[in-house]
Amino acid sequence: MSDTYGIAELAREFDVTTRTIRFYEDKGLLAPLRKGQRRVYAPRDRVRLRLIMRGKRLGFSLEEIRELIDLYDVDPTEVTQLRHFLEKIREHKAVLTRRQSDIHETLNEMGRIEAQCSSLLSDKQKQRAH
Amino acid sequence: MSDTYGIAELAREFDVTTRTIRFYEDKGLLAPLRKGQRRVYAPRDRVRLRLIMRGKRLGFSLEEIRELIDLYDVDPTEVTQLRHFLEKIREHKAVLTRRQSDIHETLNEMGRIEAQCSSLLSDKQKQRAH
DNA sequence: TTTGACGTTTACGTTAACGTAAGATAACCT
DNA sequence: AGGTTATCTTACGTTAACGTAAACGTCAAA
Repeated sequence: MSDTYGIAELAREFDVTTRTIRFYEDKGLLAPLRKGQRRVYAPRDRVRLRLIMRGKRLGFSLEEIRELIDLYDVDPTEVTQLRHFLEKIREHKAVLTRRQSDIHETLNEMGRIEAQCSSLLSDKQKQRAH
Repeated sequence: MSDTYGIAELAREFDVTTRTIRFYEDKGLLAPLRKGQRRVYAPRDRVRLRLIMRGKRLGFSLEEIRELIDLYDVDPTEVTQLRHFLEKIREHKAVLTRRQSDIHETLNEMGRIEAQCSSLLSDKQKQRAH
């Protein structure tokens, strides 16, 4: 009932190895509780792992991902932190926006090429019909 | 007038080192002509380099980028190649579409956090006004 | 003619992100 | 008690994507 997960359980869910999960902890991306020697993961850790995976799909390095994740845990009383934080977030937003237009361009080109190619293919098939 | 570039010229334009450009050649991503021993880059090579950089921003590996670039040079007479090619393109499109929604999600979250954070900051500043 | 500015090959070094293996511990099953 | 299974720590290995350095070639300007 305590709503926790073992390391293998998380590994299965996110399709990574336990080594990977421990590695992320080593790099400061996760900090599960311990029950004796064993790691015990709370829902919060699971959310973090989900964010890590998304960050990886976006092509960020683990270091960058750590930065991103830490943005979710900023102390809202420290003004200096808040400023720094806003700056960071704007940087990341800029990168992502850039990446977004890269994707648009690429998808457009691919669409064109795909159309061109499949029309070529159907031509060939009409020829074979004779 | 021959519309060609030296390696350093390209390196400056794309903000990479010459080592990097030679490395890409080594990996089969570029194949410039030679004038004696010297590499001579044509506009086509420049386009390829641009595609490489975009691929990198999208978080693809050089191997994947090579696959992507090769899609632009497929022989339109080989039916088997065309099929294989269509498959590849659809794979890549799927990945990019996935990535696109990842970016959307992330940008949304960041927008929320940013708003929240900057309203906090302006509160603080009103307080200091007293 | 020598001195740069630019280019070449060859090869060892480095960092990130894990893989893999060894050996110890601890809980659970039979 | 003995065996299986899951977990732990420690540590060396591996791959991608370059960095860095040595040692050499070449061509035009001073």
